[in-house]
Amino acid sequence: MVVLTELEGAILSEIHHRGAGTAFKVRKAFLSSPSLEWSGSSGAVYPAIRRLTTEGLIYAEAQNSARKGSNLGLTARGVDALNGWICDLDRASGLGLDPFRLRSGLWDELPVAVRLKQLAGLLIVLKTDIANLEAYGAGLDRVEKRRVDLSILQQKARAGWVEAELSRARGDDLKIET
Amino acid sequence: MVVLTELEGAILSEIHHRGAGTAFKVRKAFLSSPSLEWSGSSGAVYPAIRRLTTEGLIYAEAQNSARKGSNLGLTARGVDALNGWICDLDRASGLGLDPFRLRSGLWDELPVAVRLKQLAGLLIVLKTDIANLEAYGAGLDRVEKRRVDLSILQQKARAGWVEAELSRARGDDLKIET
DNA sequence: TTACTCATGTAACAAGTTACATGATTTA
DNA sequence: TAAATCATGTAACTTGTTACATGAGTAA
Repeated sequence: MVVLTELEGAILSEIHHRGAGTAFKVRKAFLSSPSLEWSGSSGAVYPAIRRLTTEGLIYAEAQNSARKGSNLGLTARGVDALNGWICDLDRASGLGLDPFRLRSGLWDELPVAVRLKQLAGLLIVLKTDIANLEAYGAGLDRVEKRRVDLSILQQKARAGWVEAELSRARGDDLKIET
Repeated sequence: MVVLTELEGAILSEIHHRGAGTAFKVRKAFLSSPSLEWSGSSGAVYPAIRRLTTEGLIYAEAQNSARKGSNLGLTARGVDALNGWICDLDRASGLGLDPFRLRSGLWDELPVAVRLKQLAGLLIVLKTDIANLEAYGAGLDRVEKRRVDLSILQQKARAGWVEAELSRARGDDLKIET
């Protein structure tokens, strides 16, 4: 069975489930989506698509329209590989690289005044991000909508955590002042 | 100001906040922690520490004990860089690369029977993971404890989401059968 | 003395990033 | 016709991974 990287899985699903017909459209999806964490750089996408084509997971047929750019699609093997990737339980349940979690234990070590400022700033950024995600959510296809909804859920969970930390930190602050 | 990668920030915080005295101990922390998502490979850690030392963020003094291995510590510049990294709001609030979110929109596209099986399996894996994290949580220092607590929170949020999806999928299943 | 842990490192490889180059087609 | 968009790609670089090599100290 072919094992796909996260980027390769994302590319296959963009083609298969979200109708990206060309490498360029895959790139555009990455560039514009707040939930897809790749830069959409041509230096990543084109080599990956070439790789997938060489392995027989993607086929490319010339386009008949004026616009050049080959129409991409998944072969039967490609669909199998994609399904295997989608249903990989261990990968799916992995925590991933989370910059928030990585720092969460460290904010506690900051002096109370700095900590309060940091957490307050964080809360603002998170709430702005939630608002942006909610605005972006309108008029998306199911696949991306689902991902954005989860992103919102995640940011709200973080915001709740920060609020709890903030009231704790304010408690610490009082203890020091008195 | 020096800008640190996520790995470099994690290395500096292991040395400064969690008392990792040698590169080896930093590696061990990565190898054993379920919340630090690096392999702890020597091929990543040693070059990174050399980089940080060259930039004057880490100092290394020879150890006087029998055990060889230099004692690592942060210079004043190192502490500054670490604090800058910890307080980087944009980085902290970023969603990161989340394999669960990436797939969340795709499970919906699976045939109902497969979807039910997938989600049920996912729930089991998540609950096992939560149990493991809770067991691991005992007897940790504050920094790592905090990160593990957030991991548990995250996995519980996912489990809740999966349960909601499961009941929705079971509804779809009934509609098809009847 | 055998095996384990401490300790450091390199080499080959994989896969992403930015920056640059190129050229066709479409729209203002 | 100028600017924007569609479209594809390469080159230099960064940084991570696995696998391997080496050697010292410690415990069975």
